[in-house]
Amino acid sequence: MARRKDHTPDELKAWVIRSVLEFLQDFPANELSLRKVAKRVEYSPGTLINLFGSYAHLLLAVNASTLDHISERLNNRLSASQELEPQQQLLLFAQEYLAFAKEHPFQWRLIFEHRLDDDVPEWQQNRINQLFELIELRLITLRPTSTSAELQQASRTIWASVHGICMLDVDNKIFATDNSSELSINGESMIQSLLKHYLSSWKLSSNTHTPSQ
Amino acid sequence: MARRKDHTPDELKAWVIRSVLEFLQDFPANELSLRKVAKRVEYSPGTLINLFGSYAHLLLAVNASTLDHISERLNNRLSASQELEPQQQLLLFAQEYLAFAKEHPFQWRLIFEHRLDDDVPEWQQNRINQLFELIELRLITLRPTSTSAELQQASRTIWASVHGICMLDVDNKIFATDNSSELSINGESMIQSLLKHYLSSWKLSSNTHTPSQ
DNA sequence: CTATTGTTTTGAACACTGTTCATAATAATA
DNA sequence: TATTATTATGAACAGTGTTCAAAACAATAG
Repeated sequence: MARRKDHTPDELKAWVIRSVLEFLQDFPANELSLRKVAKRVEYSPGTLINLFGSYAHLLLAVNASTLDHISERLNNRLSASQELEPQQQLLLFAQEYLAFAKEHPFQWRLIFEHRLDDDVPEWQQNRINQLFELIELRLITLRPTSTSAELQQASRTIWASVHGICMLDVDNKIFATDNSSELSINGESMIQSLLKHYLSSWKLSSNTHTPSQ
Repeated sequence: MARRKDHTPDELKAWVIRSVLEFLQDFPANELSLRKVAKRVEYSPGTLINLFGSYAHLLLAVNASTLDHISERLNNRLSASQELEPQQQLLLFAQEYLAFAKEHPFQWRLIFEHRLDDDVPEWQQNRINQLFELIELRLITLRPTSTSAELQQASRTIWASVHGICMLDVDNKIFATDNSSELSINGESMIQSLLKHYLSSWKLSSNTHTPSQ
């Protein structure tokens, strides 16, 4: 059977990804399957494998789309607040990331739960590196004397920490959040705490020695 | 068939868990299956389901065992260095956690990748709460005036951040670690950076207002 | 010591999974 | 219109977790 006239290959790819993202809005990824995706878009499982190579690569394409959405939101948030001070921008940056994670928890989780056997493709690596650059750009105005290695060190540390906080907040089941009483410690306040204390010390510290080794 | 005389139910449970942990020493959890476990311990799949309830609960029992191992290592590390200052102890604490994650990456990952549909059992929650208490105990000597809410806030923030750093270090594929050149930013240095800057600011900050809300 | 009761283990069966591939159906070209 | 490419399909395959009637053993009663 040749191409059904309703979709070109690229249209079908986009339509598949959109369908999966819609599913992940309500259900976790482990409840999805290649055959369910095929049913949703009314194509056969084999067709989707021809398109993406495998189910794993289909999910990878979904993750790429998610990363694009995240990147778009972060850029919009930042460009809409360029008059603010750098530490305020970094706070908005992290808060926007957390907001996306909480609005689309299953999409967000899939990015980190789904690993391929082979290495991550470079086009995906580039998407992630772009996010780091946005952080380093604010860090360098926060402390202009810092070296490139120090900027990388700080941006990675901050981002890994923010990411960990988001994980804790998205599934408040792993760690104990509401164990006893009082005010629940939400991700928002943890991000505030992290950036406030880390940055206030980092921007003042002199670079007497290289961070690692 | 009644009980084969080689193992009692509890012995079999322990033997199964040990076998899975051995597997996870070399291979990721997604390459394991109930049937493979059954083959390894030379029992039938149905027997293991009778024992644990389901394959998901079997993996949960494995995670409980892993958490015990982590807890044991952390307690040993801390009790062997009670003469040190609290921030030094927190550093050792985080470093030991990272060390375990890097020595047993597949065991460590399984704890957070494997989620049940229903809530986390309280006996697992208790294990995690114990780890938090160890942190809060050091934080309170670091800043005796801090309230219970502040301690919880700080311990959660620190631990979530440390956890995020470990994730980044265990699979250096997700984020870009060795993207360009120079000294690679390892988890050890990130943990040092995090604790140094966060704690140096936190222990000085006065509690003028409650952390959240 | 045999017969009965109770418990533990099993393997076949079920509904599912991702993947392969010969075949069939359509589109583009000669 | 006939031929060549391309594209979609569904059956088949090996794998998955789970169920459950039947079988095999242990413990007890007569």
